[in-house]
Amino acid sequence: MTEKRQEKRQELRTRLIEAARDRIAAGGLRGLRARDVTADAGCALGGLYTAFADLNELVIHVNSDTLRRLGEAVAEASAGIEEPGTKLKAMALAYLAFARTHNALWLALFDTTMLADVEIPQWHKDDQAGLIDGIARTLAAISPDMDEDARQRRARTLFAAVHGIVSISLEKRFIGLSGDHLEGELESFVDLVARAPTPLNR
Amino acid sequence: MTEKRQEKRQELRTRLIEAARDRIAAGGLRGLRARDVTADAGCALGGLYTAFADLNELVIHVNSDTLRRLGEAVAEASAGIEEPGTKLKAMALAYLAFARTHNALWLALFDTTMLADVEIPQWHKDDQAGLIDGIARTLAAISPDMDEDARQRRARTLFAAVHGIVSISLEKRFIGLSGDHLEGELESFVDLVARAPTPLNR
DNA sequence: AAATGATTTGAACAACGTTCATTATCTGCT
DNA sequence: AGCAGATAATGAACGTTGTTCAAATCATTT
Repeated sequence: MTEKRQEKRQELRTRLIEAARDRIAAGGLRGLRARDVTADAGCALGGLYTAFADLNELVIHVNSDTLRRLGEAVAEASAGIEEPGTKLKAMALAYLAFARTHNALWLALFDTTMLADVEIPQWHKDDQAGLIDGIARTLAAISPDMDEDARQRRARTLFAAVHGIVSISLEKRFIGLSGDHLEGELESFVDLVARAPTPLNR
Repeated sequence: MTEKRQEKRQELRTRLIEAARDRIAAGGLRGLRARDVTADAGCALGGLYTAFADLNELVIHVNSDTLRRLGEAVAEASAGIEEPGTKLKAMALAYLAFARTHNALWLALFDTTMLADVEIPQWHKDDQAGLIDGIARTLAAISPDMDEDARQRRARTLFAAVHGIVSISLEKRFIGLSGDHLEGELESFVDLVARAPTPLNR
């Protein structure tokens, strides 16, 4: 029975990921301490390094979990909406809502400092691709004649732009749109980009 | 003569800021060490804490310097261009170029982890406002009948969206637009938003 | 039950930001 | 110029951090 070994190991990993997630959610990525996480997960300090190579690797797993939840939230909020423009707006608003509700976890997704030199595994990039594909598929309903490459580019542009608006606005250190008009601005902005002709310019 | 004191103090401050800037540019905000900075600036470790309250406060000063340089780069690249649309595109491309050339310093501007709990001083926010005002003034040439509030909002939306596109694309950890199409996509995107009717929606 | 191999443990380590008693320096007054 | 009082610079020391690794513990097989 080498199964019990694997089970125990996987159990520890998920316990650590959950503990890290809760700690990040409560105190930000900055406040994440190896000693706190291991205490919460009920293992010794060194146990973290038997389950993961690094604190960074643990954070990447938390981020992947967050990305999955974010994808689900966006998908749920826009499920059952046929009109593509309305659907895209619902997706953008769901993105904003998630960033607000799970702010620390969402911030950790884009933190550059802590994960600077780490190579991001492929399965995490796949999770990201899922988000973009959802946008691309909805765009296809608006402009069926757009070729696949252009659609992918447009989807990425739209995602990045929405992310920028949400990102700068929620950041207290930087001057962005005020909270009151944010939803409205976001909606009309998505409308504008989604309905833009193909190709965008000229 | 209490001047000599003030001079020496200010000299040390600028030496520390320059040293910190070079260190961040070379090794990222993550690689910034109090001992390295003070060694480069030619003072003792404790000297940093006579000139600044914190390493964070030093970073804020570096960031303000970076923001000023960024503003200058954008202003220079778009100076003398009368046609507002072309001007805005030039500004966006200059923003992208700056983010590429001074990547680590630009990243430090938006780093959330290191400066999480620090209150950002007003003079730094003023530097930020300058950037937005430049965009708002150019927008005024495109839509003279837009009222001031709407123009400010549009300027912030445009800045944030461009920032998002640049940000996500330059981040290797996240899937963004590929480097080849980036300039082109950015140009047509700015065109689209800048020429959008007032108000954006409906 | 004993032996063997894998895993968990937590004390120890190096590196970090920050502090503070000590030392050095400058300023204003005689 | 010389001295006293304030002011600033110094770097050893402190508390915390992520990470390591010899020792202890546990699981599996003989």
